[in-house]
Amino acid sequence: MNTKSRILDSALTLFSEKGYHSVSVAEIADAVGIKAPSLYKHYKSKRDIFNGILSEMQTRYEKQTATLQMNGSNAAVDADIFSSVSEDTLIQMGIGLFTYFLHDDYVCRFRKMLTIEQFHNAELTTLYTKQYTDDPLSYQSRIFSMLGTCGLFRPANADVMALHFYAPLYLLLTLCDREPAREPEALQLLEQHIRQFNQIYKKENAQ
Amino acid sequence: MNTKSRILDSALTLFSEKGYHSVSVAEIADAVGIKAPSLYKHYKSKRDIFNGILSEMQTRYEKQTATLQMNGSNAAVDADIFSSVSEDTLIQMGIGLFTYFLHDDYVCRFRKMLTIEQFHNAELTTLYTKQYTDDPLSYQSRIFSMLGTCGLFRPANADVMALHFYAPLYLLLTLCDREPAREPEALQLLEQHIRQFNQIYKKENAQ
DNA sequence: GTCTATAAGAAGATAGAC
DNA sequence: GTCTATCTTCTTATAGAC
Repeated sequence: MNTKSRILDSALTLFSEKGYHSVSVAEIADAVGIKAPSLYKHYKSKRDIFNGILSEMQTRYEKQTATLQMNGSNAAVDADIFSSVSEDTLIQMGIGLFTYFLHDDYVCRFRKMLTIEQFHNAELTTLYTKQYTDDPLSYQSRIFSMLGTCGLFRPANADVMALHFYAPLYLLLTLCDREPAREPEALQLLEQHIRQFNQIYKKENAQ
Repeated sequence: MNTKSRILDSALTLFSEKGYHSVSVAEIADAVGIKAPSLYKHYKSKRDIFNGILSEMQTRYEKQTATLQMNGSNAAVDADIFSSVSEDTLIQMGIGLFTYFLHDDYVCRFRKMLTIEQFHNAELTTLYTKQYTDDPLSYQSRIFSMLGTCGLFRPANADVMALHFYAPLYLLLTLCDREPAREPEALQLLEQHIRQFNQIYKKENAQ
């Protein structure tokens, strides 16, 4: 990895733990293994490093959702996928989303930074809401709406179902961001949650 | 309100929006209407102001939960209260908790500060988890456990029920902290959530 | 592209007058 | 208890040698 990327990476780590203002340029440089003034050959200011992180995250997120949305939004509603939605599939879907959010190094650090800076920076306010509220909810809502149409799930308000499915995942995610040691406990609760969710909403004859 | 309290109040407002490090002592003094050096007659350092906020919040929280827990933990399980749990009561309970968390000026600003500082300060990590994860979940779990024992609700894992009930409330709360303009939308979704929760878990004959 | 030296300013905190 | 003046340290950023 070149120096320019390493600066971005080290800065993100530091910003995500201590917040933008609590991190000095010297600290970033130190983490990279260079002196502070050298850093200005790659970025014209501290804010410029921050913007670099932001724009890289935007790119990554768009790429990631482009892949995800395909499964849920257009005509490619693969009947084979959804008709075979078993309890285990649903659990896998939830755990998969959860562990991706929690363990992807870049996603995780960026989420922490978003969390820390969300009230301070209007752009990050919007971004946080989009990435961790609106997008997951509308994605889940679309899925449950389809599953309802297919007759696999009881007819119910898909938005509320999405909230029921996603909100526990969100709460446990924020818990593990704070206290990583509690991940096993969170995973167990998550699995129980999805199992119970499935029992509640799934039509008996559909199982 | 005396100057010492006004300093605490102004500091909390600023810390909750920008974070501890992004706020200067001069800024706090300015908000109070005095000069920075005058502030040091009331607190010996910037950190001392922060600690003052923390200890006041601890006091308030303990007072608040002492009131709440009484309804849920001991022998004073008032059968009259719980036997009359209707859908409207449940909605009132959820909306009440939600609007208290969201509109109590001190609670709201302190939660924002917790949110911002949660990764930076070990004490606040613990405090956040306690106040917005463990305490509400165990409180709700105890209530649903009782309601199950009473035969009013279907037998189900009370911890998961608590998660189902509280997590959407938590997600919508963090949304409104970021974007207060979305409160009406959040309240509507919250009410739909509780209504559906009630339909799912409540025994038909108990209604 | 990295370094040392350094400027320019902001920040936390103190001294001492009133 | 509040002020002005000041100290010290930290921080962002630039200049210029190598």
